[in-house]
Amino acid sequence: MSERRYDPKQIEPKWQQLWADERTWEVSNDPSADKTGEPKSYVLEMLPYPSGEPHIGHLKNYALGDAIAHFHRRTGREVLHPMGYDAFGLPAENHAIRTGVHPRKSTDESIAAFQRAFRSWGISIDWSREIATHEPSYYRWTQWIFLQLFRRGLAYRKEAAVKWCPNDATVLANEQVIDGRCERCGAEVELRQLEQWFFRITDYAERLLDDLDTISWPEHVKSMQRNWIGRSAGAEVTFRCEELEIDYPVFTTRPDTLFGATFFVLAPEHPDVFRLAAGTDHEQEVHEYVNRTMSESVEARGAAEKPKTGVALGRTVTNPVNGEQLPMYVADYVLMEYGTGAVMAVPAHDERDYAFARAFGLPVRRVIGSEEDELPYTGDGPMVNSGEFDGLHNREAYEKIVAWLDREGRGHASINFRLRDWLLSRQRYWGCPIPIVYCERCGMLPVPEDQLPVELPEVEDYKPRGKSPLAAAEDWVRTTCPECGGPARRETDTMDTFVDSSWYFLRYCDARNDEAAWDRRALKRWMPVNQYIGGVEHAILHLMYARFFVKALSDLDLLDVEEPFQALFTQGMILGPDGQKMSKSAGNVVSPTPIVDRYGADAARCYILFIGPPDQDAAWSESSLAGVHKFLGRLWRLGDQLSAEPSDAQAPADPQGDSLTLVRKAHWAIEKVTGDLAGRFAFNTALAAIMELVNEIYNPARAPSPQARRFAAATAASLVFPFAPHLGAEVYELVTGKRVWEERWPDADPAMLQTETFELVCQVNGKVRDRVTAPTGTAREELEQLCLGTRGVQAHLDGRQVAKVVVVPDKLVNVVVR
RNA sequence: GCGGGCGUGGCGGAAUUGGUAGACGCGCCGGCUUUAGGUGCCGGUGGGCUUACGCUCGUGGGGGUUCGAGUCCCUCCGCCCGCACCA
Repeated sequence: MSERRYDPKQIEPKWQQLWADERTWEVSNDPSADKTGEPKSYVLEMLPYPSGEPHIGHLKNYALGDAIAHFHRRTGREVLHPMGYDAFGLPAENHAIRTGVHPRKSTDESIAAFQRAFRSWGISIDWSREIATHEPSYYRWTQWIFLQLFRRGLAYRKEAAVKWCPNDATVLANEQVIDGRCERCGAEVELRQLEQWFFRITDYAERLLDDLDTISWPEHVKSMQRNWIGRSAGAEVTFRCEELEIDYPVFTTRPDTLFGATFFVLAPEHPDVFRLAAGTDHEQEVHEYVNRTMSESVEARGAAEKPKTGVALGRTVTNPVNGEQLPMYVADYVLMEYGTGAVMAVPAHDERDYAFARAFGLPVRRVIGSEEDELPYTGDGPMVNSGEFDGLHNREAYEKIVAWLDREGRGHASINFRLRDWLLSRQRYWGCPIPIVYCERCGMLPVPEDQLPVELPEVEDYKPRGKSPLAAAEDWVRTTCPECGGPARRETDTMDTFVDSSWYFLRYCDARNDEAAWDRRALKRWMPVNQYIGGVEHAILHLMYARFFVKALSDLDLLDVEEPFQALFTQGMILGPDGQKMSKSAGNVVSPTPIVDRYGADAARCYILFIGPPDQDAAWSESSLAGVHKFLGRLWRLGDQLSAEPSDAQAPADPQGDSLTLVRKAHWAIEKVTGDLAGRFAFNTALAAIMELVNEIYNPARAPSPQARRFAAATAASLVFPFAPHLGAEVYELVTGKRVWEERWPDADPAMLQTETFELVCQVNGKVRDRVTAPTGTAREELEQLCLGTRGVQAHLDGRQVAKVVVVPDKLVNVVVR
């Protein structure tokens, strides 16, 4: 019972302390610190939102990033690997409303829990750059960036129909509304006409779309972003209401169907609806319809199979191509926020228009021919009922009609985007104040930069009451005009927390700068992020906003990159042991703390990486974790056995027999792990290779020399270090007396990857019939003879005629018989 | 409906370029060590047939290309994710 055992509790705190004391993972902004000539590397995991204790998903995220960071360091790169906290946000504020505890207090407590966890997990963080977005030293610069965008007209205020969450009592960005419900609380979202702050992200739609081609992101994330940006090519065509002398431009992707337009529809929110209906027989009906629509929830209105409703306006517009008078309608299937809020309806060639025409008995006129008679028909074909364009293919007519519209001044080619401007103001307390003041005399003014930060005031009541809780801080709201010195009032809305997280990766580059948001040279050194890692739930919101910020800041000549995240990796979720998403209500939550306590951080980290491809979801399994722990214990015992006389653990000069086999296995593992880390995120197979190496060291059938064993054990420790840093450091030190993180990543010796012999696979008609050992590099003819001579092959030739022999050198021979 | 992805043992998964399907781990079976073991170690483990040598089937179904297909092509089925009245 005296044999010593692998005890992470002994090992892990020791190394954590050493790395903290020596500030091992700090890096300098001075490029001359780069000694190897390798390019820098910026490895970043999405910053956590500090709420309660870290969960198992955090462990996965940071274990992944840490493995990459360590690998990059060991291959000679200077690696920036920082950490911070996305500290503003609704959960802390809602908690404050419930309990009266200041959100700063609960947030800071959670941050402390995250700090303890990161340290106990042994994540290699440059702590000198730690930030939290709720600290004035950070949000001062969030406000500064807001002002830069404001000056350029990229932040603006306007009244619009906006999404309002009645539960959180705040407006939401379009991106925060999921299926008509609030992303945070699930309440049905309402539309309200309010004046709000926006960022002009739509100015960047084209670039946000095009530049997706320049970055290494998962295809599904790019596709989600493309979808969200929603670019459509078409034409803008002007229809005129002669009675009121108003022009109504519409956007259409099918100008070729213009002759088929039989009516015209406005969105209920269209500002002209009441004016058009005024004085007609339909006035009353229109008012009722619009009011009813507006009171409907966003979800109900957007329901997929909803029957078409609408009301005639009693007016007409003129079709520019043929002068026909088209009746005008108001209908809720037309959306104010897309295009111009008005559409020309071509029921013969559009499913929605067709449904509406059927419901209202409107004419349907085919203008594109097709083989079947069925309408609506949305495909291509020859033009009919289209005057001078009859007979042309519709694609050709498309161009000709657009050209005609252009000449006549009735329209032009146009591109439309689904993307809306980013609504950034929130009527909530726990966020970054918007640095704007309103003066009765001078109007809306930015807070002068030397007065930043505008600090968040203390309030007694966090509860939102339809306006920001900040409005209650009267002393804070009342201020003086920076222009005239007269009385002025502060903006009381705060910013969406996505603003805070849209630039934090820039701040890490120069986190302690008190003079500026950053020194441009620091950004030049570190940006862009080489590898970004996080959950796919941020595929649209955060990742789109951050891209927009970087592009806007680049246009303001404040930085030198066009894209923040060169490569992105989206990790899968860890599911509960039942294969379901972890949740308190399901009672299947696995907390990392007791796991780390029982098995150690190294085992927990390795298990999460070993469980399967990291981009896939995986169910938690404690017995598999125990298996990984056993593997680490075996490796540790090797170190323990070999620790009597630590030495260089050089590979033996000329190994033979079992020693050669083991040394080769070590080189094979180096090659495998290096490839898995460098070329792809194949941590599971990398760990499997290290397990194979350790199994080979223990193989009872072989007797390698002590030197070969020592070399193999040191190699295993070196390779396992990115995944299990404490154990890797411990075993490497036991065997060699050296610090593994100061050692260059091992190189596989190509000579050792070759073997003198190989197992020749002998096939007949593609089926394996025998195997035989042959010297590597044997000539094709000899291999053929060797194969034909085997018993298994002979048995299956059975006198039949050999039609062909396929030889793959050093691999297999396939004999084709008839 | 549109877009992205997936389907391999009892389970998680491996097979990177078309070349030995099932690496590695869990679980299970057997053995050794131990006073004892929820420990450690060793061996076995896709299905069927066979005393054995072996044979045969096998990567969601069907078809195709190829000397050879988990991998490529066509088609069908099932599942997951995102968007969805976007004119």
